Amino acid sequence: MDLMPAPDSPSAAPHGTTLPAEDPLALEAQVCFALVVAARSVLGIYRPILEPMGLTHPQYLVMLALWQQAPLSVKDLSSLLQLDPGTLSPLLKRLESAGLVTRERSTSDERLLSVNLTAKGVELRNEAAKIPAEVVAKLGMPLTEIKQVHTALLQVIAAAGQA
Amino acid sequence: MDLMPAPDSPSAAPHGTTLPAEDPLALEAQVCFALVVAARSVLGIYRPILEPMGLTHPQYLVMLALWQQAPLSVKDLSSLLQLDPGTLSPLLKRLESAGLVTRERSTSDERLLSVNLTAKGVELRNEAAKIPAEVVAKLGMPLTEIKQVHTALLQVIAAAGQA
DNA sequence: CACCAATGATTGGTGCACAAACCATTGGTA
DNA sequence: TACCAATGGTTTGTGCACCAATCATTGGTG
Repeated sequence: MDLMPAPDSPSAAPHGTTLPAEDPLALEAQVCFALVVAARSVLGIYRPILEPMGLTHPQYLVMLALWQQAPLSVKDLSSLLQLDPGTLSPLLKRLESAGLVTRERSTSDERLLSVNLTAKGVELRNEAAKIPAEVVAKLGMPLTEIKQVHTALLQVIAAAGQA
Repeated sequence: MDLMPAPDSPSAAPHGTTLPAEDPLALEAQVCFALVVAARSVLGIYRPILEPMGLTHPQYLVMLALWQQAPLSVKDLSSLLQLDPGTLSPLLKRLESAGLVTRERSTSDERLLSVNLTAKGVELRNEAAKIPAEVVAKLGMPLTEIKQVHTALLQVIAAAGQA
């Protein structure tokens, strides 16, 4: 038996859908909770797809950035991916030891680290090409809705960027 | 100077808005990227608000769950928050040493851990009451749009739950 | 009653994520 | 030219997040 009355009866909610959300501190009322859970859920879809390629999702994002444009400095990647340099530093070392990227100081400015793709790294793009469609298929949501979510999220990012 | 041509000219994009997204591997085309960045951005809004209360966002979510209903077992929290028990276990110990919750085995079933609020934990709810409004204000997005994002995210969660 | 598969939680390992401290290089400027 | 603030990365420390392995308790079943 369970420890508590019943997880699905906050007080007198009519049904599964959260209509009134009278309590601002109710878990179902938290947009950020939905945001975090959605992110984790979708990452969970990527995981088994990326794992055979030897990539985590953050690493995949770095590769996407480099496939679009290389070389890039840590600072470039940091601003493109909105990630802390302190996060990228070890991540890039792992990509290097996986043989996907090279890390060398820029000759013109020794402060900059020039991150570039290896042949193997370039090659991997062919395999990655099928990922987006695979994820969309697994998610099983109509493309129009996905697009809507995307633009909505961009608004959230823009709004949060102001604050 | 920079290492690369220019971060803002993938090839011939008209302007800031991403219209065609011809390349499925383009960073701007990745919904999951937007999802992850949005989540991180909004968490960044919560951080300075929660920090003076001594809470991280995951800890805040656990408190929200307990304020709605207590006691809860680790399993209950795990299913409510969609979090691994292995993640919750040390998190709950930190909440315990912060004096906000108690952790004791259930008397009826020694396998279950009964997580309950302390007086201090109950008390904290008063302070937390102002958080949602504060976050919404900082985000500066109209409430209707926020609601829309919320329902859209619930759809994503539901879709990802199938897969 | 004695075993045993299932359940619930903890532990250990890897990899983000962020903040703060630190370090090297650079490009002014006194 | 000799200093010095700014810039770009790395390191360290804390806290998720997930997985796999482990362990104790429980509730059947032979």
